[in-house]
Amino acid sequence: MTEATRRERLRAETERDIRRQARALLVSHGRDAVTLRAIARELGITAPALYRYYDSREDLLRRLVDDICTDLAVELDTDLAVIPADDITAQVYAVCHGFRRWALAHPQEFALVFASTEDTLGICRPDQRAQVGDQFGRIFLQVAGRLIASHPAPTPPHTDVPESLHADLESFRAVLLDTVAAQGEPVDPEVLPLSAVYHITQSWVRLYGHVALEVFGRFPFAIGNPEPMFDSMLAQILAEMGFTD
Amino acid sequence: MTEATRRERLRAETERDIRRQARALLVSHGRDAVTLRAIARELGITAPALYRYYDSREDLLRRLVDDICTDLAVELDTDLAVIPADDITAQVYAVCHGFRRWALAHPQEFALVFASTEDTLGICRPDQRAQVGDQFGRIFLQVAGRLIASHPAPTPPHTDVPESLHADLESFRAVLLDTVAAQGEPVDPEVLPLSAVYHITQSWVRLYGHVALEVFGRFPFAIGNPEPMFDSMLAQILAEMGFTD
DNA sequence: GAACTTCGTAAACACCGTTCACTGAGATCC
DNA sequence: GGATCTCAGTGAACGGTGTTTACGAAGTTC
Repeated sequence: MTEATRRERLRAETERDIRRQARALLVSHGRDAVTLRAIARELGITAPALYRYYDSREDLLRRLVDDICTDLAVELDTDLAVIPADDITAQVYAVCHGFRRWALAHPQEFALVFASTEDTLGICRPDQRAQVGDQFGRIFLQVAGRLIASHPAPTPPHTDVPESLHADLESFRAVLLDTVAAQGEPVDPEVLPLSAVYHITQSWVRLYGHVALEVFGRFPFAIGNPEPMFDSMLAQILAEMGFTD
Repeated sequence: MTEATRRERLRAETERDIRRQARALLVSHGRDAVTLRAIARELGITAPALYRYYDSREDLLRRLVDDICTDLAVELDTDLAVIPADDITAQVYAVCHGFRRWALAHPQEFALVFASTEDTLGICRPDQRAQVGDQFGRIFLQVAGRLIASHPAPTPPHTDVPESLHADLESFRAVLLDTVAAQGEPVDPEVLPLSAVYHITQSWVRLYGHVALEVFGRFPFAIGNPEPMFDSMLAQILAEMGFTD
Protein backbone atom coordinates (compact mmCIF):
# COMPACT_ATOMS: atom_id res chain seq x y z
CA MET A 1 0.00 0.00 0.00
CA THR A 2 2.60 2.53 1.00
CA GLU A 3 5.56 2.78 -1.29
CA ALA A 4 7.73 4.14 1.50
CA THR A 5 10.17 1.74 2.99
CA ARG A 6 9.56 0.15 6.34
CA ARG A 7 12.24 2.31 7.90
CA GLU A 8 10.67 5.50 6.57
CA ARG A 9 7.29 4.55 7.95
CA LEU A 10 8.71 3.83 11.37
CA ARG A 11 10.63 7.07 11.36
CA ALA A 12 7.59 9.16 10.49
CA GLU A 13 5.61 7.37 13.17
CA THR A 14 8.22 7.99 15.84
CA GLU A 15 8.50 11.62 14.85
CA ARG A 16 4.76 12.05 15.31
CA ASP A 17 4.91 10.30 18.68
CA ILE A 18 7.68 12.60 19.86
CA ARG A 19 5.72 15.70 18.99
CA ARG A 20 2.57 14.28 20.52
CA GLN A 21 4.29 13.55 23.81
CA ALA A 22 5.97 16.94 23.78
CA ARG A 23 2.59 18.59 23.29
CA ALA A 24 1.10 16.56 26.12
CA LEU A 25 3.88 17.63 28.48
CA LEU A 26 3.57 21.26 27.39
CA VAL A 27 -0.17 21.31 27.97
CA SER A 28 -0.14 19.46 31.27
CA HIS A 29 2.94 20.83 33.00
CA GLY A 30 4.17 23.84 31.06
CA ARG A 31 7.08 24.68 28.83
CA ASP A 32 9.80 23.81 31.31
CA ALA A 33 8.40 20.29 31.63
CA VAL A 34 9.02 19.60 27.95
CA THR A 35 12.32 17.81 28.53
CA LEU A 36 13.97 15.44 26.14
CA ARG A 37 14.33 12.81 28.85
CA ALA A 38 10.68 12.99 29.83
CA ILE A 39 9.58 12.65 26.22
CA ALA A 40 11.91 9.70 25.68
CA ARG A 41 10.75 8.08 28.92
CA GLU A 42 7.11 8.19 27.83
CA LEU A 43 8.07 6.71 24.46
CA GLY A 44 10.15 3.92 25.96
CA ILE A 45 13.38 5.09 24.36
CA THR A 46 16.40 7.01 25.58
CA ALA A 47 17.01 10.74 25.31
CA PRO A 48 19.93 10.67 22.86
CA ALA A 49 17.69 8.89 20.36
CA LEU A 50 15.75 12.13 19.97
CA TYR A 51 18.80 13.70 18.39
CA ARG A 52 18.15 11.50 15.36
CA TYR A 53 15.04 13.64 14.83
CA TYR A 54 15.86 17.09 16.18
CA ASP A 55 19.04 19.09 16.46
CA SER A 56 18.30 20.18 20.00
CA ARG A 57 15.52 20.80 22.49
CA GLU A 58 15.17 24.32 21.11
CA ASP A 59 14.74 22.93 17.61
CA LEU A 60 11.98 20.64 18.85
CA LEU A 61 10.20 23.54 20.56
CA ARG A 62 10.43 25.57 17.37
CA ARG A 63 8.75 22.80 15.41
CA LEU A 64 6.14 22.42 18.12
CA VAL A 65 5.14 26.00 17.37
CA ASP A 66 4.34 25.02 13.80
CA ASP A 67 2.31 22.03 14.94
CA ILE A 68 0.35 24.19 17.36
CA CYS A 69 -0.40 26.76 14.66
CA THR A 70 -1.61 24.02 12.37
CA ASP A 71 -3.89 22.55 15.03
CA LEU A 72 -5.26 25.98 15.83
CA ALA A 73 -5.91 26.54 12.14
CA VAL A 74 -7.74 23.22 11.87
CA GLU A 75 -9.91 24.13 14.85
CA LEU A 76 -10.75 27.52 13.36
CA ASP A 77 -11.43 25.98 9.97
CA THR A 78 -13.87 23.60 11.61
CA ASP A 79 -15.66 26.55 13.16
CA LEU A 80 -15.71 28.36 9.82
CA ALA A 81 -17.11 25.34 7.99
CA VAL A 82 -20.58 25.79 9.50
CA ILE A 83 -20.79 29.51 8.67
CA PRO A 84 -22.47 30.61 5.45
CA ALA A 85 -19.85 31.71 2.96
CA ASP A 86 -21.57 35.04 2.35
CA ASP A 87 -21.95 35.98 6.03
CA ILE A 88 -18.62 37.65 6.55
CA THR A 89 -19.38 39.13 9.97
CA ALA A 90 -20.37 35.71 11.26
CA GLN A 91 -17.03 34.43 9.99
CA VAL A 92 -15.22 37.17 11.86
CA TYR A 93 -17.08 36.31 15.05
CA ALA A 94 -16.34 32.64 14.59
CA VAL A 95 -12.62 33.14 14.10
CA CYS A 96 -12.27 35.61 16.97
CA HIS A 97 -14.32 33.54 19.38
CA GLY A 98 -12.44 30.46 18.30
CA PHE A 99 -9.11 32.15 18.88
CA ARG A 100 -10.13 33.27 22.37
CA ARG A 101 -11.59 29.89 23.27
CA TRP A 102 -8.47 28.09 22.09
CA ALA A 103 -6.15 30.47 23.95
CA LEU A 104 -8.02 30.10 27.22
CA ALA A 105 -8.13 26.32 26.83
CA HIS A 106 -4.42 26.09 25.95
CA PRO A 107 -2.63 28.87 27.85
CA GLN A 108 0.78 27.20 27.71
CA GLU A 109 0.57 26.76 23.96
CA PHE A 110 -0.68 30.31 23.54
CA ALA A 111 2.25 31.60 25.57
CA LEU A 112 4.74 29.59 23.52
CA VAL A 113 3.41 30.68 20.15
CA PHE A 114 2.17 34.21 20.81
CA ALA A 115 4.20 35.46 23.77
CA SER A 116 7.76 34.25 23.29
CA THR A 117 10.62 36.60 22.61
CA GLU A 118 12.54 35.75 19.46
CA ASP A 119 15.74 34.92 21.28
CA THR A 120 14.19 32.51 23.77
CA LEU A 121 12.76 30.56 20.87
CA GLY A 122 15.54 30.92 18.34
CA ILE A 123 15.49 32.89 15.16
CA CYS A 124 12.40 32.24 13.06
CA ARG A 125 13.88 33.31 9.70
CA PRO A 126 12.01 36.63 9.42
CA ASP A 127 12.11 36.55 5.64
CA GLN A 128 9.90 33.54 5.15
CA ARG A 129 7.29 33.97 7.87
CA ALA A 130 5.31 37.04 6.89
CA GLN A 131 2.72 36.16 9.51
CA VAL A 132 2.31 34.55 12.90
CA GLY A 133 2.61 30.86 12.08
CA ASP A 134 1.89 29.80 8.57
CA GLN A 135 -1.40 27.99 9.07
CA PHE A 136 -3.05 30.24 11.61
CA GLY A 137 -1.84 33.25 9.69
CA ARG A 138 -3.46 31.93 6.54
CA ILE A 139 -6.88 31.86 8.21
CA PHE A 140 -6.45 35.25 9.78
CA LEU A 141 -5.40 36.81 6.50
CA GLN A 142 -8.17 35.04 4.64
CA VAL A 143 -10.98 36.26 6.86
CA ALA A 144 -9.43 39.69 7.24
CA GLY A 145 -9.08 40.04 3.50
CA ARG A 146 -12.65 38.95 2.84
CA LEU A 147 -13.88 41.33 5.54
CA ILE A 148 -12.33 44.47 4.16
CA ALA A 149 -13.02 43.38 0.59
CA SER A 150 -16.74 43.22 1.35
CA HIS A 151 -17.09 46.15 3.68
CA PRO A 152 -20.41 47.78 2.96
CA ALA A 153 -19.49 51.37 2.22
CA PRO A 154 -16.30 53.25 1.48
CA THR A 155 -15.96 54.00 5.18
CA PRO A 156 -14.69 57.42 5.97
CA PRO A 157 -11.38 56.64 7.62
CA HIS A 158 -11.84 57.50 11.29
CA THR A 159 -8.17 58.19 11.60
CA ASP A 160 -5.57 59.31 9.16
CA VAL A 161 -3.14 56.56 8.32
CA PRO A 162 0.34 57.73 9.30
CA GLU A 163 2.31 58.63 6.21
CA SER A 164 5.30 56.51 7.17
CA LEU A 165 3.16 53.37 7.29
CA HIS A 166 1.91 53.61 3.70
CA ALA A 167 4.64 51.42 2.24
CA ASP A 168 4.29 48.67 4.87
CA LEU A 169 0.50 48.73 4.64
CA GLU A 170 0.61 48.51 0.87
CA SER A 171 2.70 45.36 0.93
CA PHE A 172 0.38 43.96 3.61
CA ARG A 173 -2.56 44.77 1.35
CA ALA A 174 -0.84 42.80 -1.41
CA VAL A 175 -0.50 39.82 0.91
CA LEU A 176 -4.16 40.07 1.85
CA LEU A 177 -5.20 40.20 -1.79
CA ASP A 178 -3.04 37.20 -2.64
CA THR A 179 -4.47 35.20 0.22
CA VAL A 180 -8.05 35.93 -0.72
CA ALA A 181 -7.41 35.35 -4.39
CA ALA A 182 -5.71 32.02 -3.69
CA GLN A 183 -8.80 30.91 -1.79
CA GLY A 184 -11.31 31.62 -4.54
CA GLU A 185 -12.86 34.86 -5.71
CA PRO A 186 -10.36 37.54 -6.68
CA VAL A 187 -10.88 41.07 -5.42
CA ASP A 188 -10.59 44.44 -7.01
CA PRO A 189 -7.58 46.12 -5.38
CA GLU A 190 -9.35 49.47 -5.61
CA VAL A 191 -12.03 48.38 -3.15
CA LEU A 192 -9.42 47.82 -0.47
CA PRO A 193 -8.59 51.24 0.96
CA LEU A 194 -5.41 51.56 2.95
CA SER A 195 -7.36 52.90 5.90
CA ALA A 196 -9.24 49.60 6.06
CA VAL A 197 -5.99 47.66 6.02
CA TYR A 198 -4.82 49.87 8.84
CA HIS A 199 -8.02 49.24 10.75
CA ILE A 200 -7.52 45.49 10.40
CA THR A 201 -4.10 45.86 11.97
CA GLN A 202 -5.60 47.83 14.84
CA SER A 203 -8.23 45.15 15.23
CA TRP A 204 -5.55 42.49 15.59
CA VAL A 205 -3.98 44.65 18.30
CA ARG A 206 -7.26 44.66 20.22
CA LEU A 207 -8.09 41.02 19.62
CA TYR A 208 -4.63 39.91 20.69
CA GLY A 209 -4.54 42.37 23.57
CA HIS A 210 -7.79 41.19 25.07
CA VAL A 211 -7.00 37.50 24.71
CA ALA A 212 -3.45 37.82 26.07
CA LEU A 213 -4.57 39.92 29.02
CA GLU A 214 -7.19 37.35 29.83
CA VAL A 215 -4.82 34.40 29.50
CA PHE A 216 -2.16 36.08 31.60
CA GLY A 217 -4.59 37.58 34.11
CA ARG A 218 -3.37 41.13 33.61
CA PHE A 219 -6.59 43.08 33.37
CA PRO A 220 -6.52 46.00 35.80
CA PHE A 221 -9.39 44.58 37.82
CA ALA A 222 -11.07 41.26 38.44
CA ILE A 223 -13.61 40.53 35.74
CA GLY A 224 -16.31 38.05 36.61
CA ASN A 225 -17.18 37.10 33.06
CA PRO A 226 -14.95 38.65 30.39
CA GLU A 227 -16.93 37.27 27.46
CA PRO A 228 -19.44 40.15 27.18
CA MET A 229 -16.51 42.53 27.10
CA PHE A 230 -14.94 40.52 24.29
CA ASP A 231 -18.22 40.49 22.38
CA SER A 232 -18.66 44.20 22.87
CA MET A 233 -15.16 44.81 21.57
CA LEU A 234 -15.81 42.74 18.46
CA ALA A 235 -19.08 44.56 17.85
CA GLN A 236 -17.31 47.88 18.09
CA ILE A 237 -14.54 46.78 15.75
CA LEU A 238 -17.09 45.73 13.16
CA ALA A 239 -19.17 48.86 13.69
CA GLU A 240 -16.14 51.02 13.04
CA MET A 241 -15.82 49.29 9.68
CA GLY A 242 -19.41 50.06 8.81
CA PHE A 243 -21.00 46.75 9.77
CA THR A 244 -24.02 47.57 11.87
CA ASP A 245 -25.66 44.23 12.42
CA MET B 1 24.00 55.49 62.36
CA THR B 2 21.89 52.48 61.66
CA GLU B 3 20.19 50.93 64.61
CA ALA B 4 19.93 47.59 62.87
CA THR B 5 22.34 44.93 63.98
CA ARG B 6 25.37 44.03 61.93
CA ARG B 7 23.70 40.80 60.91
CA GLU B 8 20.57 42.55 59.71
CA ARG B 9 22.58 44.98 57.62
CA LEU B 10 24.55 42.22 55.99
CA ARG B 11 21.41 40.25 55.31
CA ALA B 12 19.66 43.15 53.62
CA GLU B 13 22.76 43.82 51.56
CA THR B 14 23.06 40.21 50.40
CA GLU B 15 19.38 40.11 49.55
CA ARG B 16 19.78 43.17 47.33
CA ASP B 17 22.84 41.64 45.68
CA ILE B 18 20.96 38.44 44.93
CA ARG B 19 18.13 40.27 43.23
CA ARG B 20 20.53 42.50 41.35
CA GLN B 21 22.44 39.53 39.96
CA ALA B 22 19.21 37.75 39.13
CA ARG B 23 18.03 40.81 37.20
CA ALA B 24 21.34 41.01 35.35
CA LEU B 25 21.08 37.38 34.29
CA LEU B 26 17.45 37.82 33.25
CA VAL B 27 18.22 40.86 31.13
CA SER B 28 21.35 39.48 29.52
CA HIS B 29 20.49 35.83 28.93
CA GLY B 30 16.77 35.35 29.53
CA ARG B 31 14.60 33.71 32.11
CA ASP B 32 16.12 30.25 31.85
CA ALA B 33 19.55 31.69 32.66
CA VAL B 34 18.33 32.93 36.04
CA THR B 35 19.85 30.00 37.86
CA LEU B 36 20.44 29.74 41.59
CA ARG B 37 23.92 28.39 40.97
CA ALA B 38 24.79 31.16 38.51
CA ILE B 39 23.58 33.83 40.92
CA ALA B 40 25.56 32.27 43.76
CA ARG B 41 28.64 31.95 41.56
CA GLU B 42 28.58 35.66 40.72
CA LEU B 43 28.20 36.48 44.40
CA GLY B 44 31.00 34.18 45.51
CA ILE B 45 28.75 31.98 47.60
CA THR B 46 27.16 28.57 47.10
CA ALA B 47 23.70 27.85 45.79
CA PRO B 48 22.15 26.39 48.96
CA ALA B 49 22.92 29.65 50.74
CA LEU B 50 20.19 31.29 48.65
CA TYR B 51 17.64 29.17 50.46
CA ARG B 52 18.26 31.35 53.53
CA TYR B 53 16.63 34.16 51.52
CA TYR B 54 14.12 32.51 49.22
CA ASP B 55 12.02 29.38 49.48
CA SER B 56 12.80 28.29 45.94
CA ARG B 57 13.80 29.54 42.52
CA GLU B 58 10.16 30.16 41.77
CA ASP B 59 9.84 32.29 44.88
CA LEU B 60 12.85 34.34 43.78
CA LEU B 61 11.35 34.88 40.33
CA ARG B 62 8.09 35.96 41.89
CA ARG B 63 9.84 38.60 43.95
CA LEU B 64 11.80 39.69 40.91
CA VAL B 65 8.47 40.60 39.34
CA ASP B 66 7.81 43.04 42.16
CA ASP B 67 11.26 44.58 41.79
CA ILE B 68 10.77 45.00 38.07
CA CYS B 69 7.38 46.67 38.56
CA THR B 70 8.92 49.06 41.05
CA ASP B 71 11.75 49.96 38.69
CA LEU B 72 9.30 50.48 35.85
CA ALA B 73 7.22 52.71 38.11
CA VAL B 74 10.29 54.76 39.04
CA GLU B 75 11.14 55.20 35.37
CA LEU B 76 7.60 56.30 34.53
CA ASP B 77 7.52 58.62 37.53
CA THR B 78 10.70 60.25 36.30
CA ASP B 79 9.07 60.82 32.93
CA LEU B 80 5.97 62.24 34.60
CA ALA B 81 7.98 64.61 36.77
CA VAL B 82 8.76 66.92 33.85
CA ILE B 83 5.15 67.11 32.65
CA PRO B 84 2.95 70.00 33.83
CA ALA B 85 0.48 68.73 36.43
CA ASP B 86 -2.49 70.17 34.54
CA ASP B 87 -1.60 68.73 31.15
CA ILE B 88 -3.30 65.39 31.49
CA THR B 89 -2.96 64.35 27.85
CA ALA B 90 0.78 64.94 28.00
CA GLN B 91 0.88 62.73 31.08
CA VAL B 92 -0.95 60.00 29.19
CA TYR B 93 1.50 60.25 26.31
CA ALA B 94 4.44 60.17 28.71
CA VAL B 95 3.24 57.06 30.53
CA CYS B 96 2.32 55.19 27.35
CA HIS B 97 5.53 56.09 25.54
CA GLY B 98 7.51 55.22 28.66
CA PHE B 99 5.79 51.86 28.92
CA ARG B 100 6.54 51.02 25.29
CA ARG B 101 10.14 52.23 25.52
CA TRP B 102 10.73 50.19 28.67
CA ALA B 103 9.16 47.06 27.19
CA LEU B 104 11.25 47.22 24.01
CA ALA B 105 14.40 47.87 26.02
CA HIS B 106 13.69 45.04 28.48
CA PRO B 107 11.85 42.32 26.56
CA GLN B 108 12.78 39.54 28.98
CA GLU B 109 11.49 41.48 31.94
CA PHE B 110 8.35 42.43 30.04
CA ALA B 111 7.72 38.79 29.21
CA LEU B 112 8.19 37.74 32.82
CA VAL B 113 5.90 40.38 34.29
CA PHE B 114 3.28 40.81 31.58
CA ALA B 115 3.23 37.54 29.67
CA SER B 116 3.57 34.73 32.19
CA THR B 117 0.77 32.31 32.92
CA GLU B 118 -0.19 32.14 36.57
CA ASP B 119 0.89 28.55 37.00
CA THR B 120 4.35 28.98 35.52
CA LEU B 121 4.97 31.78 37.96
CA GLY B 122 3.10 30.47 40.97
CA ILE B 123 -0.08 31.84 42.40
CA CYS B 124 -0.01 35.60 42.96
CA ARG B 125 -2.70 35.72 45.70
CA PRO B 126 -5.48 37.19 43.54
CA ASP B 127 -7.06 38.89 46.55
CA GLN B 128 -4.27 41.33 47.26
CA ARG B 129 -3.06 42.30 43.82
CA ALA B 130 -5.91 44.34 42.36
CA GLN B 131 -3.62 45.44 39.56
CA VAL B 132 -0.67 44.30 37.53
CA GLY B 133 2.19 44.83 39.92
CA ASP B 134 1.65 47.16 42.81
CA GLN B 135 3.92 50.01 41.82
CA PHE B 136 3.33 50.09 38.09
CA GLY B 137 -0.37 49.59 38.72
CA ARG B 138 -0.39 52.62 40.98
CA ILE B 139 0.91 54.86 38.20
CA PHE B 140 -1.43 53.43 35.63
CA LEU B 141 -4.45 53.88 37.89
CA GLN B 142 -3.33 57.34 38.86
CA VAL B 143 -3.01 58.67 35.33
CA ALA B 144 -6.07 56.79 34.15
CA GLY B 145 -8.11 58.19 37.00
CA ARG B 146 -6.96 61.72 36.38
CA LEU B 147 -7.66 61.32 32.68
CA ILE B 148 -11.27 60.30 32.98
CA ALA B 149 -11.83 62.67 35.89
CA SER B 150 -10.81 65.59 33.72
CA HIS B 151 -12.28 64.54 30.41
CA PRO B 152 -13.55 67.65 28.72
CA ALA B 153 -17.18 66.84 28.01
CA PRO B 154 -19.62 64.18 29.11
CA THR B 155 -18.64 62.06 26.15
CA PRO B 156 -21.48 60.25 24.51
CA PRO B 157 -20.50 56.63 25.07
CA HIS B 158 -19.56 55.27 21.67
CA THR B 159 -20.52 51.81 22.80
CA ASP B 160 -22.99 50.56 25.31
CA VAL B 161 -21.30 49.09 28.36
CA PRO B 162 -22.39 45.46 28.64
CA GLU B 163 -24.87 45.06 31.48
CA SER B 164 -22.99 42.20 33.07
CA LEU B 165 -19.85 44.32 33.49
CA HIS B 166 -21.52 47.06 35.54
CA ALA B 167 -20.64 45.56 38.90
CA ASP B 168 -16.99 44.93 38.02
CA LEU B 169 -16.60 48.36 36.45
CA GLU B 170 -18.12 50.05 39.49
CA SER B 171 -15.61 48.47 41.82
CA PHE B 172 -12.84 49.41 39.40
CA ARG B 173 -14.17 52.98 39.41
CA ALA B 174 -13.93 52.93 43.18
CA VAL B 175 -10.30 51.84 42.97
CA LEU B 176 -9.58 54.61 40.48
CA LEU B 177 -11.20 57.20 42.72
CA ASP B 178 -9.24 55.99 45.73
CA THR B 179 -5.97 56.11 43.84
CA VAL B 180 -6.55 59.62 42.57
CA ALA B 181 -7.79 60.84 45.95
CA ALA B 182 -4.78 59.34 47.74
CA GLN B 183 -2.51 61.27 45.40
CA GLY B 184 -4.02 64.70 46.01
CA GLU B 185 -7.16 66.27 44.71
CA PRO B 186 -10.33 64.27 45.33
CA VAL B 187 -12.78 63.79 42.48
CA ASP B 188 -16.51 63.95 42.26
CA PRO B 189 -17.68 60.37 41.60
CA GLU B 190 -20.50 61.73 39.45
CA VAL B 191 -18.07 63.07 36.86
CA LEU B 192 -16.72 59.56 36.25
CA PRO B 193 -19.19 57.81 33.99
CA LEU B 194 -19.05 54.09 33.74
CA SER B 195 -18.61 54.31 29.99
CA ALA B 196 -15.37 56.21 30.56
CA VAL B 197 -14.13 53.56 32.97
CA TYR B 198 -14.97 51.01 30.32
CA HIS B 199 -13.10 53.00 27.70
CA ILE B 200 -10.02 53.08 29.93
CA THR B 201 -10.12 49.32 30.11
CA GLN B 202 -10.33 49.11 26.33
CA SER B 203 -7.42 51.52 26.09
CA TRP B 204 -5.30 49.25 28.25
CA VAL B 205 -6.20 46.40 25.91
CA ARG B 206 -4.89 48.39 22.95
CA LEU B 207 -1.82 49.76 24.71
CA TYR B 208 -0.84 46.33 25.99
CA GLY B 209 -1.73 44.67 22.69
CA HIS B 210 0.45 46.96 20.61
CA VAL B 211 3.43 46.77 22.96
CA ALA B 212 3.25 43.00 23.38
CA LEU B 213 2.89 42.40 19.65
CA GLU B 214 5.90 44.59 19.03
CA VAL B 215 8.01 42.93 21.73
CA PHE B 216 7.10 39.46 20.55
CA GLY B 217 7.26 40.29 16.85
CA ARG B 218 3.74 39.11 16.13
CA PHE B 219 2.37 41.85 13.96
CA PRO B 220 0.88 40.40 10.77
CA PHE B 221 3.45 42.13 8.60
CA ALA B 222 6.89 43.66 8.91
CA ILE B 223 6.67 47.20 10.16
CA GLY B 224 9.62 49.42 9.42
CA ASN B 225 8.99 51.92 12.18
CA PRO B 226 6.11 51.04 14.49
CA GLU B 227 6.27 54.26 16.48
CA PRO B 228 3.96 56.33 14.24
CA MET B 229 1.41 53.57 14.51
CA PHE B 230 1.70 53.68 18.29
CA ASP B 231 1.30 57.44 18.30
CA SER B 232 -1.67 57.25 15.98
CA MET B 233 -3.30 54.72 18.28
CA LEU B 234 -2.77 56.94 21.33
CA ALA B 235 -4.19 59.91 19.47
CA GLN B 236 -7.27 57.92 18.54
CA ILE B 237 -7.76 56.67 22.09
CA LEU B 238 -7.63 60.21 23.40
CA ALA B 239 -9.85 61.49 20.60
CA GLU B 240 -12.47 58.91 21.48
CA MET B 241 -12.53 60.36 24.97
CA GLY B 242 -13.08 63.84 23.65
CA PHE B 243 -9.52 65.12 23.74
CA THR B 244 -8.86 66.71 20.40
CA ASP B 245 -5.41 68.22 20.75
C1' DG C 1 31.39 33.15 78.96
C1' DA C 2 27.25 30.08 77.95
C1' DA C 3 23.19 29.50 75.19
C1' DC C 4 20.99 30.48 71.16
C1' DT C 5 20.17 32.07 66.44
C1' DT C 6 21.48 32.52 61.81
C1' DC C 7 24.39 32.42 57.55
C1' DG C 8 27.08 29.66 54.72
C1' DT C 9 29.21 25.22 53.49
C1' DA C 10 30.10 20.48 51.54
C1' DA C 11 28.06 16.36 50.17
C1' DA C 12 24.60 14.05 48.15
C1' DC C 13 20.32 13.03 45.20
C1' DA C 14 17.74 13.20 41.23
C1' DC C 15 17.14 15.44 37.42
C1' DC C 16 18.56 17.96 32.89
C1' DG C 17 20.85 18.74 27.63
C1' DT C 18 24.32 17.01 24.95
C1' DT C 19 28.27 14.17 22.94
C1' DC C 20 30.35 9.89 21.61
C1' DA C 21 31.57 5.21 20.54
C1' DC C 22 29.07 1.34 19.57
C1' DT C 23 25.38 -2.29 18.24
C1' DG C 24 22.03 -4.33 15.56
C1' DA C 25 18.52 -4.30 12.19
C1' DG C 26 16.71 -2.49 7.68
C1' DA C 27 18.14 -1.26 2.93
C1' DT C 28 20.98 -1.80 -1.06
C1' DC C 29 24.10 -3.69 -4.35
C1' DC C 30 26.46 -7.45 -6.72
C1' DG D 1 22.10 -14.88 -0.87
C1' DG D 2 25.73 -12.72 1.05
C1' DA D 3 28.58 -8.48 1.65
C1' DT D 4 28.05 -3.74 2.46
C1' DC D 5 26.14 0.40 3.82
C1' DT D 6 22.86 3.32 6.45
C1' DC D 7 20.88 4.67 10.47
C1' DA D 8 17.73 4.37 14.73
C1' DG D 9 18.73 3.49 19.24
C1' DT D 10 21.91 2.42 23.35
C1' DG D 11 24.89 3.12 27.49
C1' DA D 12 28.29 5.77 29.49
C1' DA D 13 29.96 10.01 30.44
C1' DC D 14 30.41 15.34 31.20
C1' DG D 15 28.90 19.38 33.08
C1' DG D 16 24.96 21.65 34.40
C1' DT D 17 20.54 22.27 37.32
C1' DG D 18 17.12 22.65 41.95
C1' DT D 19 16.88 21.00 46.41
C1' DT D 20 17.74 18.62 51.02
C1' DT D 21 20.66 17.45 54.77
C1' DA D 22 24.01 17.62 58.47
C1' DC D 23 27.35 20.48 60.13
C1' DG D 24 30.56 24.41 61.32
C1' DA D 25 31.39 29.15 62.27
C1' DA D 26 30.18 33.33 63.16
C1' DG D 27 26.78 37.06 65.36
C1' DT D 28 23.49 37.96 69.20
C1' DT D 29 21.62 37.65 73.73
C1' DC D 30 21.58 36.84 78.51
